[in-house]
Amino acid sequence: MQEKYHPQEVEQLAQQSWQEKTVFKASEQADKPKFYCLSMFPYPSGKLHMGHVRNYTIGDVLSRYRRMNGYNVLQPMGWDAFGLPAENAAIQRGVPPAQWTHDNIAYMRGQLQSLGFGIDWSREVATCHPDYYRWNQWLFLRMLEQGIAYQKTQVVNWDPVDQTVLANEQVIDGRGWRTGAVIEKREIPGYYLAITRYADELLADLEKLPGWPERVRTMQANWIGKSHGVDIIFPPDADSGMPQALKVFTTRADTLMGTTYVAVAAEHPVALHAARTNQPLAAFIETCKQGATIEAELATQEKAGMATGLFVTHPLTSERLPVWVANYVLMSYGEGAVMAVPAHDERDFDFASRYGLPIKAVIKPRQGSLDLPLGQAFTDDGITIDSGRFSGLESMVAIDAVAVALAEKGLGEKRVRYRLRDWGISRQRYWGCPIPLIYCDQCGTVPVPDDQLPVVLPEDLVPDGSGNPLTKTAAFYACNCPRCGSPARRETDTMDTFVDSSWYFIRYACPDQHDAMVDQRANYWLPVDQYIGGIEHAILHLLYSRFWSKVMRDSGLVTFDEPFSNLLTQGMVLNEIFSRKSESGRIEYYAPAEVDVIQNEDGKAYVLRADAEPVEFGGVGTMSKSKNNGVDPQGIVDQYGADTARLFMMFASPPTQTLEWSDAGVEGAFRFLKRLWRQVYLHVQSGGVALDDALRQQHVFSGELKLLRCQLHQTIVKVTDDLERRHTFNTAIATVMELLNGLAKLPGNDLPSRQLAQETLEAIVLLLSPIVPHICHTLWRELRPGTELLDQPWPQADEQALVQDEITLVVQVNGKLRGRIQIARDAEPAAIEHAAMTDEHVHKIIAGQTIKKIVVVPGKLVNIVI
RNA sequence: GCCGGGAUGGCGGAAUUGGUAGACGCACGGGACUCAAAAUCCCGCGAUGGUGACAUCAUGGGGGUUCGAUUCCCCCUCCCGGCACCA
Repeated sequence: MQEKYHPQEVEQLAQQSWQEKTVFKASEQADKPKFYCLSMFPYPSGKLHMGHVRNYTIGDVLSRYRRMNGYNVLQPMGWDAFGLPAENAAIQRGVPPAQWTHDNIAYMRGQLQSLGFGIDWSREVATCHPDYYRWNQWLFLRMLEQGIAYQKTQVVNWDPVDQTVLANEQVIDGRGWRTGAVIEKREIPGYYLAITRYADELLADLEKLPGWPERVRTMQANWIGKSHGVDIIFPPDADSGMPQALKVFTTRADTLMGTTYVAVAAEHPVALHAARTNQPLAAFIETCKQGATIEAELATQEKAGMATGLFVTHPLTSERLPVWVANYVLMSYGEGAVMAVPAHDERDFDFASRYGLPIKAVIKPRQGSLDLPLGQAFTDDGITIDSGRFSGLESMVAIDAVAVALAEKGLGEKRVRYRLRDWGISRQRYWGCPIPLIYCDQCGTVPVPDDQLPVVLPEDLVPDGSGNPLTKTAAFYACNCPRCGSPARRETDTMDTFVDSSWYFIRYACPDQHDAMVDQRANYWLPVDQYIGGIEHAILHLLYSRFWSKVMRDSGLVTFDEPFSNLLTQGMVLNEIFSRKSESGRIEYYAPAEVDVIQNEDGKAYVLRADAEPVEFGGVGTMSKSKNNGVDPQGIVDQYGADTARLFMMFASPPTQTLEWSDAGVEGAFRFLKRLWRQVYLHVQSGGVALDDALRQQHVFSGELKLLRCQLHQTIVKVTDDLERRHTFNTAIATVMELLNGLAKLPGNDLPSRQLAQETLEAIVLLLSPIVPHICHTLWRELRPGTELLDQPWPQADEQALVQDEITLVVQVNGKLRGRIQIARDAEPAAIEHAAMTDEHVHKIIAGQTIKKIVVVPGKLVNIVI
């Protein structure tokens, strides 16, 4: 055995050994329980960043742990290979997105392999391969047949200069990121998937997911946003020229009598109708069309509106109510119109205050009364007031009473609505999966027949920033109608990349199946036993995947209801963000490693090292390609090895916690591995002890040895719990560090000591092996020549070693720590109290005081209250 | 704005079910080894007061429940994630 730890050598040998034995190639086996451990596949952005290392190390630790516990483990990997960054790279470098993507995949695959993850590479999937995306197309056509896929208009960001649709990310402060032009909202046709058909099941089945974090289930439930309310019809006031009734949805029908106006979205037909004869209103609606489509922006923009001059009548009182256009009303929720009750809704209150609209209070708190006039909206429920025959009712009762009254007049009914909207999947972009449709002048929209799938995306186009190059490529779009044979045009929109990522984990079960989307192997491996990925995917990706799986189930392709049984949401790895606005108005991002901090008269400032010019500090945020703040792990791997990189990442914090990047501590992780190596080296040099189970039981250790052996077996219990239940790898590592520290202090070199050292080192190597597999692979061969670590089971604690005769109890006086007592494990409460009171230090404090109460917590503490 | 989460020494974090606040590690200081440096090993390390034993304070801020609160409840501040075309 070498005296020094050389990670590169150790890692190369270990990886070679695993590869030769194809130990991570998974197959369906009936004799073992299966464990499908899935990490979210990466976007091939160029190189790995620390978030990837964190994600995939967690997955590998759990995979290797399960493997040692006798599971048939599948850990696959693939590439979320379609998307916007490839097009941006293409624009910048003039290289086709396909080439850039394939190069990145090759490089990143090498990086993943060098980190020693136990991945079954034979199942690798890339979503940009026709073998994969043909099944997106195939299932889309099935959804079209079932009416789950359908066409309607969608609102997009339109850059009037580049004449192109922009992603939300490409709109900065309401302007196009390349042109600086003010962005307009534009309505164009697109395809939708009716996820709302599954809203109830998606909500209800969250109950079937106890292995998901509570917060993710809460977020999904809130996103689906099931609410019980009342649809209310406000009949038109014909005299004002109002062309139609307005339907609104409200969860607060108890406030109906406080309605003082009705507000509609700028895109609402009534708004457009009024604008035809109202020039200022038309202009206002035009300004509403500017700015981004992002909900966050709509919700924070200053409230603005304009009266249409039209009126509706109150459905119960027949009072005339003005109809306003308001920018805070969303066309995408409900009917695009709301009844405004300024007294009891914050947004309505702000709006009414700004435009001098009446505020009428109709709810008071159950205790006390309202201070009128209201300084702010009273949004709680309570008791109705000033509401005619509905006055004096509990909110809940009032809602029912109002609903009944409306129903009698045919002007309303109870209704359940969802916040969830159908999933728009059309993208006016090149680097994505083509939507398999053909437009024919004679036959209309014609699905591409199954035997003509896949519609293959040409891989040699280079986008130039002015829209989707497919629309300019006749070789792609020109075709003949499959029905009538006349010349026709192919759909040039591609699918949202969330489609690609909604079922890749099912394809891993059978990536070599060329005749079907999936086969029976999917029902062997799925559902995923452990899914690991960033918390940023808590809603969209996970909800779309759940929906897509249910559609596949209902199409008879798979048998499971939910795709992911257990979910571990990794915290984000954050890093500083630095940027600078170029002369053209484009924002350039700079890597934090290229930025220096300087002190000037205003305090801290940041400059780019290359040109010493200032850059703007944009706070901290997720490591990403677009913010150019990712940290490549390669530097650490090259200098210290993969095991140090893995150990450091796992030791830095619990996996679910957000982590601000710092490499302080990498050195410490490396130092620990060197100490471990040295301890094994010294032990083996002094003559290792072959330890069989019989020998292990023979020695009755005493004194220090007994304590250390107790610590050893406590460590096994704790590490097992930390890995399996708690997923707190940082505390598992800390506990093993303590054990190694304890072992290092063991002075003797007699046989019992050497035996205990052997037992301890073997256990440490096994316990750490999921986290730092390479060094453990080598150390195991030294400790147990002729055997392989990967054949070893997970260590089991010896119950007898855990038993201690005496325990330490803490003694508090009035909740403050005042002493400690050593006492027999099974001492009676009276004996414990006596020992506590007679403790020298405690006695001094309680002498002469009246004792009010003594609290004894068995095994933990005694609290004397004086 | 709405939904979800977070805040503990100089730093990352620990305290698992309301029971010893600061495990483990980093940084730092001191010492040993060395011609010297690196590496390694040993010791110290929340703040204040005290020679010391020890005492008091301290888990983002304010209040509450409890024998006892980092942990539970209420209010507030700041930070992070998501908000449907970044992935």
